[in-house]
Amino acid sequence: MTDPGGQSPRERYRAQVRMEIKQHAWEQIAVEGVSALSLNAIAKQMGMSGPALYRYFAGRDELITALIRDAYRSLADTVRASFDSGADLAGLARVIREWARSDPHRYFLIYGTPVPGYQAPEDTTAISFEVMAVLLEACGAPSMGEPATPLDAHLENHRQWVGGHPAAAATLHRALSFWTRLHGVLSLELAGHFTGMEFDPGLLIADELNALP
Amino acid sequence: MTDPGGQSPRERYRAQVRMEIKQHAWEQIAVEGVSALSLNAIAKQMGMSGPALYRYFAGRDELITALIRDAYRSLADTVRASFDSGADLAGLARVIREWARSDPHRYFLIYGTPVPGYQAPEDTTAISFEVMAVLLEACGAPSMGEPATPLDAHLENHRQWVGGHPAAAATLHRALSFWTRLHGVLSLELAGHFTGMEFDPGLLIADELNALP
DNA sequence: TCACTTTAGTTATAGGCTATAACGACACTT
DNA sequence: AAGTGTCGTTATAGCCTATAACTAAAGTGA
Repeated sequence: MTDPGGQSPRERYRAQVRMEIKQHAWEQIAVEGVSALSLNAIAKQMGMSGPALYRYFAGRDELITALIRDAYRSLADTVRASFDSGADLAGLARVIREWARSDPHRYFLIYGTPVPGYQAPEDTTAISFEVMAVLLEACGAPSMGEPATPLDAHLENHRQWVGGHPAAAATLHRALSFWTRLHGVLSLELAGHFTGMEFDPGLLIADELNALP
Repeated sequence: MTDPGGQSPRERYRAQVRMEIKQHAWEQIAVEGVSALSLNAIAKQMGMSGPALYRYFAGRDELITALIRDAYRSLADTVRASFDSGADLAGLARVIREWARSDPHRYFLIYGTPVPGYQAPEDTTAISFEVMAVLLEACGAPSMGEPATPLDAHLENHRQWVGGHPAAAATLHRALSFWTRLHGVLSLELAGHFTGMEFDPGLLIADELNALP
């Protein structure tokens, strides 16, 4: 161990190449989607031949997993930064929507069709909880009271929810509604299910969030 | 033209084999998802060798397109039948959710991550309008009045919306909210994004639809 | 009935992909 | 300077989609 910080020149180079591979992967995904992601094509773009990439990623699945992790990380950081800058729920929705529209395939990598065999690793679920934690903070109960619906009563029993995050049932409910309503409109918008019916999804989102419980 | 009805024994056989191919395709999709769908594997299962399938489908894409069409058809029929049997919005939501949960990959084939190059053919969009038409009927304005939000005002200008379906802005708004809220919860549920946080998505859907505009 | 045409299947082949194995060449260590 | 580990290579196996060329059978019409 010449390097106590875990940053030997070798490791530095390794990390650099991994980054570069992911870079090309993202470009490929942005154009053709994740299903068309090809290790071979990436290798060719980088001027090296096929199997070399297996020194850096155990296989296609591991590369995709890394991309998913980065996507989660990017979303969590974006949401956190926006909230810390004083954004309210409407502001968060706007930021998330822009994040998604700037690279729809990245959004679908997280919230799109799940891969059958795929099991999300521990840390990515942890990152997704980061997002939820921000939502819970942003949903800090403005309308507190006793459980109004069966769901509220149900949620009272699940307060340990987000990694022990203590939140009132009403706050949980509010955060859930925010998340699912935004995703409902956004995913359909990104998938092109609104094309033909000419209306502005942004207005629908605004209404949906205005009517939050 | 020996057969005026377009049902020569040859065509009958053709249709039969096409059905059988799609049958195997569905089984394969239900297990491994659409990304793992393999013409070769289907051919092997049917006891014939690879390229034979190209007599029946021009390629993988055309097969998938046919599957998407059938999925839309199934959803539209299910929704229509349920509504005609007297179901209200809550009932429709229940039926749609059951339809989706009975075969999640079929749901994602319609509402999941879009294939980059894929352009939905005319008739599938027509079928999706069938679904929307039922929703509009089911949303028949219980709370009528003048436009309350910018979206309502916006929708007033787009009444020609669903193939000339004349609907009040409030009805459109209601149908949109129903659709996007249901999809928001349902797609996240099917994708497994609620696992870990133990709560019943059905209760959330109920609340979301109770609070419809 | 017999030739003609259409169709359904076959095998062969090209070219793509993931992934592993075996091997050469360099760099880093001691 | 010798040893060791790492990065890259080529070769190969085994999938896949898709096309081409061919065979056999079924339908078609005089």
